[in-house]
Amino acid sequence: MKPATIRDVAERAKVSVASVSRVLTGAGVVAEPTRLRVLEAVEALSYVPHSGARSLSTNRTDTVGVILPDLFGEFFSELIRGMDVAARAAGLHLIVSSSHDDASDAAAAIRSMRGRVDGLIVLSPHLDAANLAANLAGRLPVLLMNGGNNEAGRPSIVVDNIGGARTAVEHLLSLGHRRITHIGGPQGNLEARDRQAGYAEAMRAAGCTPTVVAGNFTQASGHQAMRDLLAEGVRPEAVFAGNDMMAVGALLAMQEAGVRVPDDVAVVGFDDVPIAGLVRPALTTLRIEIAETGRRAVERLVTLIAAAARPDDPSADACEIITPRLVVRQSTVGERTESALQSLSSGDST
Amino acid sequence: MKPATIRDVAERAKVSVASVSRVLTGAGVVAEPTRLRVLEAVEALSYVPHSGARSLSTNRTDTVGVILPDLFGEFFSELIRGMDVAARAAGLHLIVSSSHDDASDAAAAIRSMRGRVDGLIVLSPHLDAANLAANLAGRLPVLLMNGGNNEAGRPSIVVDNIGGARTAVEHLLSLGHRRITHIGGPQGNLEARDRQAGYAEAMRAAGCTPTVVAGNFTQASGHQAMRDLLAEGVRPEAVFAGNDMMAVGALLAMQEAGVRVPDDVAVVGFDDVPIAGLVRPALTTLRIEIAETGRRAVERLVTLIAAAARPDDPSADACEIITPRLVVRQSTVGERTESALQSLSSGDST
DNA sequence: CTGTTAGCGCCTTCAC
DNA sequence: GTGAAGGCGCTAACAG
Repeated sequence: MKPATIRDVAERAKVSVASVSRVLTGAGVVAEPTRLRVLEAVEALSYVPHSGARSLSTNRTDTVGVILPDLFGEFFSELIRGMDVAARAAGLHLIVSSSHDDASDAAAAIRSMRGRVDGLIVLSPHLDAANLAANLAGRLPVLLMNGGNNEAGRPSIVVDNIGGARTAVEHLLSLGHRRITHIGGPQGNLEARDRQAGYAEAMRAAGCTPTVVAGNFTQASGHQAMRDLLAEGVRPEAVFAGNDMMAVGALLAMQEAGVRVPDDVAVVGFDDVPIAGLVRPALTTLRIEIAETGRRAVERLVTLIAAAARPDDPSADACEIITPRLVVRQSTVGERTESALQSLSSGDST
Repeated sequence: MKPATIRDVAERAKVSVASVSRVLTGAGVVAEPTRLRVLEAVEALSYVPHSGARSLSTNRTDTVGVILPDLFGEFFSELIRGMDVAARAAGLHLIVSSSHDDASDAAAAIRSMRGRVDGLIVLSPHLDAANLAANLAGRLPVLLMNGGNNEAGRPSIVVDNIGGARTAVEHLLSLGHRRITHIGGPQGNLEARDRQAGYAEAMRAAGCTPTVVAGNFTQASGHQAMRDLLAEGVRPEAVFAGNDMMAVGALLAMQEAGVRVPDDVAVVGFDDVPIAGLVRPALTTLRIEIAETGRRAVERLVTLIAAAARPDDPSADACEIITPRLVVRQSTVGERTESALQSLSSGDST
């Protein structure tokens, strides 16, 4: 009735549990006859090792945890997809924990991971969540992806949101636009804050006045923001949205209002989620290789875990910076030829 | 240096480990003074219980596993999102394991879950993967979502793909279309098979000849299929794609070829992934409340786990069937008023 | 090569 | 109310 244990297998094979363990883990040497007897018993009892128990002995879980603010939207889906690929490649399991709105919520999630994972990837683009995460984890290796740019010294991967936003604005300026409105992300979100900062900076540098309307990274909020804007009779020359989903929302709002993109208003997003290339007009945006970044995050974490195992800490505490790349599509340049787009988008984005 | 154990806490609080355990789990009664001493020690040592060790004792992991196939599009993202919500609500962790191309691959994943999870949700729309999953899991509660409609008797949730496909075809027929081409899903995929079967059945019932071209559920394959079709000079009156992503691909292919949707060709998808409503023309499709289905799956699994704990198996082995609902959008009816769409889409879909 | 024996960190009867 | 001791299933020395 109950699942077989290693002891059952040992009994049936007339060997000790140690030998069974040796056969199963591959560690140590076992004579061929006994090996076969063990395997036979395993088969007969359809025995499967209890990974929980093994973890307790080995002090390894072969599992990494991912703490996310929210599982909503294409961005996180893509990220997890990339992580999953890397985890699988490294023989690791992935345990995801999302919907952590505030820091204390995330804190609880981090605690509950103790004894369950070998390391943690923490995405919490909230102010102050960073130290919190790093402290709470105890001696657990943690890779931060909290969007704050002040995490140098901690193992982390951050996107250059300020630079990316600047690039977006410069692209629009280069097309001759001056009245560029920004649809901002949610309050207290570090990524949103930086993107807005980069936008404002670039605008002022060009002698333009920054204009920001509020959003919260959802498609609906972008839609709403744009509708409000148009209803007020405001008609910017261009819109730079804090992320792609809001840009898509804005796109639809303009479509409904009969505003043509990019002829009447140009639009730029941020992230390059899969949908960005599928809407029409296709969205000009700042590409983050999302899945690739997720993959990289797991790889980094694996390194951290390996380092933590040995005392000689080689300290891979680098803060890796991802530079978003401008991808020019129809929402800013209209119907150009494929090759024209190519040459534009392949230009250096700094 | 090393994380504190329950023993350390006991020592510091001058009590036995039993009392510490009682305080932390809430089980049993403890005198207030000792309780406070324990809590003080916990705080001082910043002790966090080791969930792995606890699992070994209690025989519960408070974690559920999800086995997914290779396709990681919007569909699965949405599904996981729903599962995550439900898991969180139930105080469970979620461990995802994806990219399982073939059955034997999935089998390995299932084995490795033993001792790690309390139950499993298995999505493997491969032929024969069902029994495999059910058997391999041992006494682990398993909820099947493998798309096969022959899983009655096992706890499962399946979509009525045949009925949904029939509805799609009938919708197109009702609009006067007769030459309806189907873009099929990947070989050996049960959902794809059933959708194609429903399509063929409905076509024949109407005296039309089924025409099927191959796809694999990706946007690119839909794009390719449609391009090939147009290149061959074939111009159906309507296209029913096996899922939304392929429908979107077809949409773009037609756009590129100057074919107007729905005036020249009407298009219907399947799933109603988030993007379906965001492309233009918006996609008519068969809605599966994806996230809701994920939520429901976890709920079902929780019930199964609870049932397995007690000997009196109330056998909730029902096979729950999800009926897709037709959502009419512009890709089949063009620019109608919102209210007109409403009344159309709210009609019974059988 | 193989068996014996401690633990891993925690929960949980059972006496006190 | 509290403590002592056994055990969850497995691995990892250490002896033979």
